[in-house]
Amino acid sequence: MHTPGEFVRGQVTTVREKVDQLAGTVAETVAAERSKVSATGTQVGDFIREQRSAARVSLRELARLAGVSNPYLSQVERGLRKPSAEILSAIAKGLEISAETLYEQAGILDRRDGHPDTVAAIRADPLLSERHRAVLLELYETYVREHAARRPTDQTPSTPTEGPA
Amino acid sequence: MHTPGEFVRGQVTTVREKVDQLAGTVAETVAAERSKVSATGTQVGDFIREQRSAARVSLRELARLAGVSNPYLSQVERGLRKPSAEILSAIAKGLEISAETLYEQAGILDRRDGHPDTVAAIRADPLLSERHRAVLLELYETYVREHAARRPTDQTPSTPTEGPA
DNA sequence: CCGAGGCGCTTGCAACAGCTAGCACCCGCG
DNA sequence: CGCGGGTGCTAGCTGTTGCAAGCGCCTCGG
Repeated sequence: MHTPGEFVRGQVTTVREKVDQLAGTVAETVAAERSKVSATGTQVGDFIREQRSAARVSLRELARLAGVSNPYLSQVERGLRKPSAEILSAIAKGLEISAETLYEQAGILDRRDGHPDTVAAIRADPLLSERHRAVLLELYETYVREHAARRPTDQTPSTPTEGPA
Repeated sequence: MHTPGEFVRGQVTTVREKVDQLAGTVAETVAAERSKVSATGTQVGDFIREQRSAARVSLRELARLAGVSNPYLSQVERGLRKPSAEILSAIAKGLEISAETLYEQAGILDRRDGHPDTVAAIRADPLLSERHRAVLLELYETYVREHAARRPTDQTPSTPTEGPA
């Protein structure tokens, strides 16, 4: 719906904006929750494009893989369109990533860990032996610590906790 | 931090003290909640309605809690409309169930599609430097290949995806 | 007896998701 | 130079989402 948080992020600049009139107090709080949620997912398109170029796949190719049209995928990547969950799922399949990852990026799934889900992904990966899993986790932790030490001002990117209203 | 159950209960009980204790089917409905029927073909609407009546919340009340209109929720529950992920998420919040559960019911989240998002997670992880990212990906690929070689019964997964060459 | 107010549902409408067709730009090849 | 083919983006359309009004039903309370 017309969440106020969307234009707060300002990236989209759609031609029209609309002021919501909320009746009930309960509805207000809920709407606030929702706006926060959708604000988190401002950059799904960026994430998709990132993943796509990282995988060296052309826009048209991914569109075909995901079963969507190329123009639409283009618009999705640039944030002009807000893809439905189905489309998101299809895109995730095309990118060979889990739908959950995309949903988290889209802000419609709360992150279950403070950690980026790399750890969860490694833990859940059935293609790894226990030993290898352990090695990867260990290595990952080391890298993260190193990175954090290098940039102590870095904050966790999830839950920006912005309060527009 | 997340809205606890007392919120909904409070709302419900304050508005509706006169909610008569119906004949003891309550325990059964609660049990139904726990069972969480795993039929994938189940309509989301049915599931939502199930959960709603189990929580003894009226359609309008849930609509208010979820921040959607009551007619729309009605149509969703009867399967006439296919709610978007945002709405689904909002409804899940209103029902105090996890969004994942609803997504599964909606068929837009495959039951734990395991491995593929490890690569994406590593690629997307903001806590890694590019070099470390490359190392992890390389190592992961190696491990996966090794694992696959050890178990030839496994049908070839989509390992050759990224090919950082 | 009848208005107030709860319930769920049906009806029309605004907005948007997503597609098909076509554009502009860049390459390699004859 | 011209042409086929690659990239991504713009324009116009259709179907659906999601909402505001309004209906019929039932229960209170005056």
